[in-house]
Amino acid sequence: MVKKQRSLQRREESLSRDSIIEASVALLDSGGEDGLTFRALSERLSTGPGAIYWHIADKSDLLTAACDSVVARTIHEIVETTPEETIRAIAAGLFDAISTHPWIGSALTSAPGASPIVRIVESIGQQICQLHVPETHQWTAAGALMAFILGVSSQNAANGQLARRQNLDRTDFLEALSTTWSQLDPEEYPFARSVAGRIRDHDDRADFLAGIDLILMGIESMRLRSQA
Amino acid sequence: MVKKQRSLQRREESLSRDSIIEASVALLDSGGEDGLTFRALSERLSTGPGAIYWHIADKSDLLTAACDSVVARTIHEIVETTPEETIRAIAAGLFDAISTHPWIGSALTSAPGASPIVRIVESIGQQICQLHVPETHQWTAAGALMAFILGVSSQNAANGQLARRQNLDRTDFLEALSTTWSQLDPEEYPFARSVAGRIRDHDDRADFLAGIDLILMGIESMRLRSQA
DNA sequence: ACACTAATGGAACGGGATTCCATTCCCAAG
DNA sequence: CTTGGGAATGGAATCCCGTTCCATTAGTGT
Repeated sequence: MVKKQRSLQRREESLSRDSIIEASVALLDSGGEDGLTFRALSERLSTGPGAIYWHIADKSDLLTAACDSVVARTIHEIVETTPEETIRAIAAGLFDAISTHPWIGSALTSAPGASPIVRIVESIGQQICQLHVPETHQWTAAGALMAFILGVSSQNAANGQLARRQNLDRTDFLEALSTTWSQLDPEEYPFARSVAGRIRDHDDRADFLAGIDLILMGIESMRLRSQA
Repeated sequence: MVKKQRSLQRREESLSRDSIIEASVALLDSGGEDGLTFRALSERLSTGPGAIYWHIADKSDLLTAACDSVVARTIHEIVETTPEETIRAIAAGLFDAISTHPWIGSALTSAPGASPIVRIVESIGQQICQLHVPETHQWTAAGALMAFILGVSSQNAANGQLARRQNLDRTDFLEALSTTWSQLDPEEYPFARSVAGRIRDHDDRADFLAGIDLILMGIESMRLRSQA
């Protein structure tokens, strides 16, 4: 089943792992997670499902690979400046990538420790090092940042998909959510009611970056504390 | 399709939404996300799939309901002390609940704005209020905490499931991950290599709670800053 | 030219969610 | 006590998915 190394292409327009992944990303982007099926894929590549299995282990392999190709591209585009700024750029880049390709969110959570995750840990970790976080706390800091970035971005992407399923745009969706929350039982849900209004016209991306700053502040005070 | 209100039970051992949800939770707990199928469910309830659809809209409805029942129970068990301590308790409670019922993680991300999420936002938000966070920042703080809690817990649960699929216990799994990371290219992945050792015997739960403290510290400095 | 293997592609299988519908059950009106 | 009708049931049937199987093809070293 493992593909042997081969220096020469066999047919001109042959199937290849890369071309399959490229087509998968296109299908995922246009049709969401359900858009990627081996039937749709084989039709798009004008071949049969069997041929695809020669190059790919199974669907989860395919999903991880598609994910990795997008994550790699995203991280590669980051330009490095100060550590804090670079972390913000990584965060924003991933947030935007997951907004554009909502399927990445769920793909990442079902591929722990795999290639895309390592890329992300690495790019964040390098900045953490430059922030002079003591070695014993580096993993905590990097892990917290990564979890937060993936958690919020995925949640945000899921929101967008839910809205799309109901044929609403973002504004209408938030409007509906805000209305629902404001009609909750005041006894049981005072907080949800009180923030309902703010939900309506908040900016997810800005909130997300505010959260990143919150964590960066926390890392800073942790660093100061451990130096003392 | 909507079930009309009925004050009287029709048959003694009849199907009910609650009994279906209870059975679903049992199936999910014993067999993971794939354990819940309408076939298995109808067999366990000794009925047909059609009967279930009378009480439940579709599978996502079922999953959200199962999720809600566990989340509600978890949050109900929290005993309120100081705001910080209560937030830690909520966080730990959800972390543990998601560890025990790994399927909750993915169920939550695919049900944004729905009942279980509202419960969580509410319980966290009430504590945020008591921390005297200015109203304009309450949503940022509560949202960041929730995203972090769900993000890390889900990731952790996903790790556990991956390990289980490979028939490894947690230690062996971390061992394998650590080894893989330590063999990465030193040029490209210096950070992942350097933390590989620490991964081996780290405590996910402790790291998680450390991350919560990180965010709480951040919230504190935000509060101080906005007061000045 | 031959044989051998990498690669292909389409048919078939098992199992999932969901729908459909004939049937059963219970209450309430006559 | 009968009976009409809606609530509820359960099993068969549908449609689509991932995956496997296998006969066939296309290049390549001999």
